[in-house]
Amino acid sequence: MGKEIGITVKKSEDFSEWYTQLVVKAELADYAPVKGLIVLRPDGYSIWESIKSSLDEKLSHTGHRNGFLPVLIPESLLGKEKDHFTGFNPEVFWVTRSGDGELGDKLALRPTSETLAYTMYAKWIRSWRDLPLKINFWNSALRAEIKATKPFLRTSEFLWQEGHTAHAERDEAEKEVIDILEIYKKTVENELAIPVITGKKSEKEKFVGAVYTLTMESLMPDGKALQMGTTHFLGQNFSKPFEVKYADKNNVENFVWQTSWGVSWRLIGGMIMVHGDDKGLVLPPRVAPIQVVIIPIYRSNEEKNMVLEKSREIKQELDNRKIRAHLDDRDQVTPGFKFNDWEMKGVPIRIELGPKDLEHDKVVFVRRHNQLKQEYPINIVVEIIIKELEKIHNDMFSDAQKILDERTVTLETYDDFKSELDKGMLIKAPICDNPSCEEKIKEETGADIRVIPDGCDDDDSKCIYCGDQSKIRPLFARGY
RNA sequence: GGGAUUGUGGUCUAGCUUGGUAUGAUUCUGCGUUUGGGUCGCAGAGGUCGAGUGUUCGAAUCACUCCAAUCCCA
Repeated sequence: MGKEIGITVKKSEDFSEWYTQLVVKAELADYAPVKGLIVLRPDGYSIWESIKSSLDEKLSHTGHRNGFLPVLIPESLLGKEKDHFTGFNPEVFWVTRSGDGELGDKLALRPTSETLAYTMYAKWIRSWRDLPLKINFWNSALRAEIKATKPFLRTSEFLWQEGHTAHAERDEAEKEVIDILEIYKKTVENELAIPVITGKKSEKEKFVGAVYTLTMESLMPDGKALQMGTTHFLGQNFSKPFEVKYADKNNVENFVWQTSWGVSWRLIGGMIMVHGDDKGLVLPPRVAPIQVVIIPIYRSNEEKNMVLEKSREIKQELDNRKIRAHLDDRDQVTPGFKFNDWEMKGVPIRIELGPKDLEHDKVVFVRRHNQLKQEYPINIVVEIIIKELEKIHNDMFSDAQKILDERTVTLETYDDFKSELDKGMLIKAPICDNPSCEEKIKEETGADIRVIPDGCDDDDSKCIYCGDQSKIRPLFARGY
């Protein structure tokens, strides 16, 4: 009976199917009529808006401003930086017609906006006084994903922000990619309660066209790593072909030093996977569209009036304290239905209020993340809620941190590497500086270097693959 | 990139082998009943059977092409 309304598979048994069901049944997103595209529904969009406003606030403190770029990029521009073009070309959507006519220069639906942004930057930057130029763009990007699409993780169009900065000094640009990565880390930890590991990408995995890429990675419950955000030090790789130049104080022309960086709605996918359970979503309180749901319980009309009146009072008080509260006064479904419904949607706190509670001036208080059920006096419930929302966030984060720590192993042999990998572990293992070792490992196991954390130099060990003297001890995993 | 599976009212589904005008549940609307972990009754609404082409007197059913989705492996 009614089982098919909820999630029909267990997270531990069929992770992939579980994930897809959560996204659709909790009404975060739904499939669009075109392959690889999804529609973001209000609850999903609300979470994205929370992430956006948190990031916007931090970026405004660091002097970044928002702008907007068009979605079409002429082929001639996209091709100006060769590696960049070669890297992206296989997944670019092209516009070749307008109405009945063929277009002369075909147009790309932006897979990323470096080429377009820097064409504009070349016009806007003349003097050292114009630097640094730090603009962030909230938009969508399109990359043709033919196979293995998955909502939020791999779709042909995705929401993201891309920051593009230009600096007079190399050092300043290199500091920028570190600072932004720290802002990303704070956002993911403080809003989504997901612990991340930061560091560098390997040569093989860096952004095409960058000098190097910094990344933050998180481990998902199925043992795959999810790249949660990246910042790229572009050096002068783009400023030269795009002629982004400025006159310094001595009136000498120089190419600018550039960075670009982005996070996408993948963060939402990560949040679903890390925190969700067999009953549905579990939303971190700070991004939950509804933080508290009030379920009134009654039999007679008289009880209904009393319970609803008190419920509205509590709701009003929560509104006044800027807590996102919802009173579920639907009459056509029972409380039991509502419990299941809101649990599937991941609302962090549920308050039950019925005649028995009114009699004793109490409410029943249930936390979504650990199912803990308690009673509290009505007159202090708002204070409790405010405290608990904080605590729930911290609990969710430390639970996730604990799991990440437990599932990180350090080891020395390739056999161990393979067996631990199959257990879904994140592996710290030594490797030499021959790029073919990483290639081979990827070919044979599906895992690659996810992140090279600061201070992981290690020239005392043997490369896990070839046995030569190691150089570093980075983190390996299979990736999304 | 390779493989497997699937598509029938909003949702889940029977029917397909053996071609004859689509079954049940749920949802939705109305009325009543009920409400502390997925209430119940009565009445009503809702389907170009993913799309196209072919075979046929006749196609959800057979054949081919396309579209979309899911899972597994690289």
